[in-house]
Amino acid sequence: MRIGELASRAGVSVRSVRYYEEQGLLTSIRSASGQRHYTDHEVERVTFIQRLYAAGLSSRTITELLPCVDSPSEENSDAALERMAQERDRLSAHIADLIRTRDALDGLMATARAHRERMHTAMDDCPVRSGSPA
Amino acid sequence: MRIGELASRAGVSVRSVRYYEEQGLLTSIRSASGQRHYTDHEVERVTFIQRLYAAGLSSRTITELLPCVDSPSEENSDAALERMAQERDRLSAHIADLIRTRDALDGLMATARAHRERMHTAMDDCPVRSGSPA
DNA sequence: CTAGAACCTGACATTGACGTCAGAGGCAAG
DNA sequence: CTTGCCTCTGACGTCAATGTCAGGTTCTAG
Repeated sequence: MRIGELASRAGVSVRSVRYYEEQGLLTSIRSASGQRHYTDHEVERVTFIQRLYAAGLSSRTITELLPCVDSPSEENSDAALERMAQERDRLSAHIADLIRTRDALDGLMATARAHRERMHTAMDDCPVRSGSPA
Repeated sequence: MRIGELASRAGVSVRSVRYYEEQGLLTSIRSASGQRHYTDHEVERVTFIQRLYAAGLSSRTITELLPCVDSPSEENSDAALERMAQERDRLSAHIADLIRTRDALDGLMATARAHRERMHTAMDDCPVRSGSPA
């Protein structure tokens, strides 16, 4: 398939696909006229790249890890493995942080709802409201 | 306290604190000479702002939610509550996505480790390695 | 063959949360 | 008073992933 189809299948822009290639995250087979061609396999790869981006990894980091995905028996797998463990830990910490934030949001929402309840049941015990009826 | 102390206590840069004020996320009391002064309460607020930033909320979204934190009985709490629920859902989805990514990383690491095991126990069944001893 | 869609390279624009610098003023200690 | 640190405003720089535009080539349907 050509770049347009790959992009739409993976749910990214054509520009992004070219960018991934520029960053060394993706390779393409060029036709005689210079157009990029891809196989179905590349769709997975692009979505996986997107996944890693969403996880906060940079292009450089992804570049370091993808060779390990391509051929897991490479000699660099040791370093890559360490790198992956490191990113995994960072990701875990980030997830924990987000969960704490979500809990904080839940707390705020509970407070807001409680206030709203009080407004409905006893409007007059709210000093802000009771002072300005008009 | 002045801006430097607030920044260091909250673990952010002085620049960031000024930026938050510029975005309407934070207010300060100005001395006669124009210097910003804060109370201990602002430290919490800045750290909470940081938390929301880390959760992927934009300044604009935070601006919409913070009034609800300041005075939960405001009339805008209804809209804010809806907004918070919306952001909470987005956050939950993001967390789920990150967990899937972490699982994918775990899978990759397991594969890499398995390959390494095989390399250690039966070096000669790896065609790449066996072809270039020197 | 020809119109239009899809592709190419290359380069500049954008966005958001800051970094950083310049130039000027404020403030406590010696 | 002055030395040194903190603060002020304002403005430009950064970074990373993408958008977007220009000018040209290639493919495909009619």
